Amino acid sequence: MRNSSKPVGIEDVARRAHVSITTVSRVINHVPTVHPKNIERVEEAIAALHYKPNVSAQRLASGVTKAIGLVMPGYPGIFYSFYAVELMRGVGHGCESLQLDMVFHITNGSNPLKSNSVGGIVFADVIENRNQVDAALEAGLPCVIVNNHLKDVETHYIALDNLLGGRMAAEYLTGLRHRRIATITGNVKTQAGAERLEGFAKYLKSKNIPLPEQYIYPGDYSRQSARRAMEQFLKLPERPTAIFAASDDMALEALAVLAENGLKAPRDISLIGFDDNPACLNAPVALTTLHQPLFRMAEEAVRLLHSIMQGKTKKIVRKMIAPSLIVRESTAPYVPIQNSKEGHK
Amino acid sequence: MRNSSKPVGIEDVARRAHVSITTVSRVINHVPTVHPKNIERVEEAIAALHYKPNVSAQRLASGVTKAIGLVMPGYPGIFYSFYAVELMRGVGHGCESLQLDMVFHITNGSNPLKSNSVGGIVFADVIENRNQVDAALEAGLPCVIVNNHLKDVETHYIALDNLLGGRMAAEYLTGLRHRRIATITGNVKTQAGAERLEGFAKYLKSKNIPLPEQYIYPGDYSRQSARRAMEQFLKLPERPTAIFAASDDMALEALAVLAENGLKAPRDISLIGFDDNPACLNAPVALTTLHQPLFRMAEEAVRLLHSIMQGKTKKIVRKMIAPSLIVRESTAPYVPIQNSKEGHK
DNA sequence: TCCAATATAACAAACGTTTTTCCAACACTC
DNA sequence: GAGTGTTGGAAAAACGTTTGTTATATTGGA
Repeated sequence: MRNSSKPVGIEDVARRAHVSITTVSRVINHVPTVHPKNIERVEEAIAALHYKPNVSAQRLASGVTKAIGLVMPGYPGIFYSFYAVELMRGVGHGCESLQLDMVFHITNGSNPLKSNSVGGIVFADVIENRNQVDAALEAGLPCVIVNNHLKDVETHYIALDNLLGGRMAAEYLTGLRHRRIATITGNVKTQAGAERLEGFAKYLKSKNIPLPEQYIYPGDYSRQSARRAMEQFLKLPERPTAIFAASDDMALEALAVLAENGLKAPRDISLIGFDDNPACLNAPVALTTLHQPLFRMAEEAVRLLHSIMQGKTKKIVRKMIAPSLIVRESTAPYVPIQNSKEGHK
Repeated sequence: MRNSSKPVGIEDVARRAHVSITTVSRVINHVPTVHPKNIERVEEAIAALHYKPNVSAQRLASGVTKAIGLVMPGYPGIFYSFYAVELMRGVGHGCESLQLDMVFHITNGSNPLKSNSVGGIVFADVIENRNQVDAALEAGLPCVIVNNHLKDVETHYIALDNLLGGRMAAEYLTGLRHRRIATITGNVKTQAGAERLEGFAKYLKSKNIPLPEQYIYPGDYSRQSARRAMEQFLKLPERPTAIFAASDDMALEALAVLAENGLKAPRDISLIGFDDNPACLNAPVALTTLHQPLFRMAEEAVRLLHSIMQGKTKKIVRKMIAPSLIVRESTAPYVPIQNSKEGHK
């Protein structure tokens, strides 16, 4: 079945199409100055011979590499979460539409930078692999960071506007006339966690809505921390009427604690999450949340990188993406207490 | 900071080390016939000049491609599950240790095969992208399939022995003296689902333990199907004393249904899952299950592929990997009914 | 001292493209 | 009909390595 001899090369195509090698190359690279008749001939020959250009030769001759790297933190890290998956899918999709190869690299700690087989790198969720970013920049490789931004590194990024997200949560809940709003923060040592809290708190302050100390529970994205937070909130003499959890995962646990105490969202307490984690779709109460468009962000990162690689983008691009509010069932307008247990519908 | 001129090449290294280009190449490729002194010199020069070989040129000249492809089914598919993640991590780790680049490709349906930029392909969870496998084989690319096997395709695979897995579940439960054992099957249209059931049923039959129709609930890996299964089982006059769920996810739902009915595993019913899904680690009752060593399987697939690419492996390798039994809390020996509610400890 | 044998190293020819340079052919214009 | 553009194609020079072949030291034995 398989012809054991040499693979077909550009020369074979040229011979069969009765044109020169140059012309074949031009057809492949869509150079406009080729006679239509010749284009047709060449394409026929390519199809007939099952010709595939040798990528290495193309790269070597042209100096252009049609591949990008994607580096992600490995386990233990964000890798197990839906973040990773969405980001990967987005990058994959972007590469697909741009006809780029995607070489994938999982960071195990402080691994050396990969060889020069890519024309640029997308870094997803940079945390402590910033030395890798530095190395890549040093090597002259274009880099785009997605879903995170390093304050002190001079490079492009596409990041979620967590500050705005926190603010949106606060805005939405106050718009529902809630005035006693508590929050279970994410790990405030992470930028995302800190910013979500900051945006949230600042908005309340600007509206003169008090945010007492005991309404801020310093969580860490873990279920356990959400549980402790809820237990604290429920013990309070002035129970909050709404809660902003900095992740859907924590919101889910909050929902569970509520249920264990015979309470229900949104009847007793409104609850808003963050992330729009698909794993939370089958929660007992559908979660109102702030959606992170990770897929689109990743895709855009690839587009940006490609444009940089082509020299089309010169200036540093730093883009903040707004989360979007997804209103589902876990939030409702504040209803003043009626002395009875009866809830409004 | 950056020197704008040409990147350093092998020639620059040779000049600085006062040796020929050939010698430098030999040092890079660890050819043994180089004088130690020269090795040292060359390495010094490489380090001093920050020389990185041009991968494209290496590939072109040597004809060897130090990169493999990983193709995975895209969404909607297995991509969101831990399967994908474990498999990817395994492949990533294998590539790392073998110094291979890994170019990643998410299949969106019937996409054409990627260019010839890889020396071989690992297919993860092949379902209906078998035309891609065929295309790759046709193109002369070595292929290894992991976590699945296509009966009618002549290629290598590393697959989980689901038949054995089902059998192990049955063996373990009967070893605990259970005699009324039910199963919630996976989707029996998938090979895995069918085989898990088959192995399970065959073992019981061989031991003359009855497996009545109503003890086999045809699930589909979904939570809902597990719920329906449990509702059916609990209504039975002769309730099963043990249940084999073909996935941890379904087992988890079964646990929930049990709890809703005031029952508990393993006190009232023993429950064994399949997969060892890390997402189920924080279940209320730790799940006894059959572990799939996906990570190791993927790693091994890469090793195998590499060996094929080097011409070291000629014959077709088809390997079945045994799952391993992980005993946790959800199973216990069968205790004859005592007329009272008191359970044994 | 000379020769054979054995380590090392150098030369030069691939590897399969892209791309620059140059030339021919053709169509205009005056 | 000569001059001037314009268009399309051919020849050949890169691109940065690897590698088969040939040359040069170096060593040991006679």
